[in-house]
Amino acid sequence: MIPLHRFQEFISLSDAELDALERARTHTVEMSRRQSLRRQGDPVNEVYLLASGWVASCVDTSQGRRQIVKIHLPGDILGSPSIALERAAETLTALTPVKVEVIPVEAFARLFETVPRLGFAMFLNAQQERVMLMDRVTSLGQTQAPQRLAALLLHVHERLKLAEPRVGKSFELPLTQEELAQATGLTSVHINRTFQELDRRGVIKRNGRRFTLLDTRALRELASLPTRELVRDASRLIAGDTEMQAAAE
Amino acid sequence: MIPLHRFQEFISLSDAELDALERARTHTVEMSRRQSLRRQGDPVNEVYLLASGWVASCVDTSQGRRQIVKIHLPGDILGSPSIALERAAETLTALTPVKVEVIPVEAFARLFETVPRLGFAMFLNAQQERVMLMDRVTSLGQTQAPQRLAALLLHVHERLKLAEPRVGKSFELPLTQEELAQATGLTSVHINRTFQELDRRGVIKRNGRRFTLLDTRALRELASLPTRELVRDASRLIAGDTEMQAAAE
DNA sequence: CGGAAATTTGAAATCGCTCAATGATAGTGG
DNA sequence: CCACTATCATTGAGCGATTTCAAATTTCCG
Repeated sequence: MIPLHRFQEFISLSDAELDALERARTHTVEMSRRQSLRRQGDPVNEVYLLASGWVASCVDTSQGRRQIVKIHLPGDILGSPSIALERAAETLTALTPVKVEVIPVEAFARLFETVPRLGFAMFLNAQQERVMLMDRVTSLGQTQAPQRLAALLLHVHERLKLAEPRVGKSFELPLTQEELAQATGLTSVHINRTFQELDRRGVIKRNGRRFTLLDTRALRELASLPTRELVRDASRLIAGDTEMQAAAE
Repeated sequence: MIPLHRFQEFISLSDAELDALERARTHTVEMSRRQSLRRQGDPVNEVYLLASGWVASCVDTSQGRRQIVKIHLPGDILGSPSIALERAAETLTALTPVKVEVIPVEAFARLFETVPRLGFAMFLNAQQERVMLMDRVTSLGQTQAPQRLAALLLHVHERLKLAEPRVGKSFELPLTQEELAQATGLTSVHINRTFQELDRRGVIKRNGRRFTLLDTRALRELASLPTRELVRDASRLIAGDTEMQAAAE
């Protein structure tokens, strides 16, 4: 029921290890679009596991502008960047109706001691998130509107395919143009014009918020970011299955 | 000799735990400015601990543009974002002459099992890096040149003070304006003009590559990013000292 | 069906870029 | 120690991408 695939992208975990994660969760929360799970500046007592729906991590500036730093899909851990902060770094806002599993930070931290391999899996996960952020920084810093939009569409599509391999070239993107603007560092007006340009170039087709990637190759070239290939199996990095007690020492 | 303060920002580690980290390292490498420790696309066999000097993490686009995604100071772990990738995500280039400790990824990964508290410390470290990247994304996406430059100066100054508390309002920034441009997503020409504007406004003073932050408050307000307060002590999150064996179970 | 939210369009203003040239600085070898 | 060279910083002018502001249309939802 709870999507746990994100933890096993690199190393496969035993049922006992996955169980420990499920036991750390205390309850489930449901929210509708636009509601915030937690606001920037709030105390950090929990992290969250996104069970269903989409969530945005947002950073607000003192000028009243908002940056969407990450679009979360089911299976993502939410809120963990703030775990070492006194007050939450990001606001977590639902982009669609969502279901979220709540995990107290203490229980979360304990997993590192009781289930070290899960800890390592979460470490790898965090590093992967860093790479995505690095690519985001590069996209914002070094490329123009069409490139940024291409990169965002490809990125979301890529991640959707990971969770549901049968997703084709077409998918629903439940963000307004205003939200896409907040994610790409552009204005909604310019997002709109850039979509029309991508339409005209024939690389995408739009129908409301449903997008069809007509020419993925061209999009990838346009985005001009390197493609990242995840290690298929990081087991070589860490001792097998559940016998880590033996390996320790 | 090796700066280990970055690992103890949140939880204090025993000598045994810190020792384990030192034992993971195989050798030391020295490089001069402009040399690369590792290129984007290289196989990922090692991570690095920066012993002295400054290093830039760079992401190159297929258009031949380069984004500096992180400016590393002594004590930083270098290259860890790529640990879950087949090929390195970033190029690591020396900004000054540097000394680097080399740690094979296998030895690094093993630390999570043999020294879980150190693993947790590195996890917290990774989350902290994510927050910095999120702020970077926000800076690039939502603010203009003077703000971005202010944010960068404050950020570097802040981190310098962590390592050496006796650093005053003045510090050396060993980056060319071209490199600052690559870090802020601007051009070197515009960096130059923006520095002059900040000079004129009286918030900074420049002398070659030495910068004096004349009005930190104004700079902070200009940067318009939230200030992040680290937890003083994350020990509440994880079992005390070295007796994690007892706590596990 | 009606109203709010979202998308689309137009025109003018602005920020930052490009290109190109000039000055300054630092390192190097004679 | 100086001339030489390369790199870096600075300046000017014109151009282009994106923003801003404002209004018109369309879509969504109750």
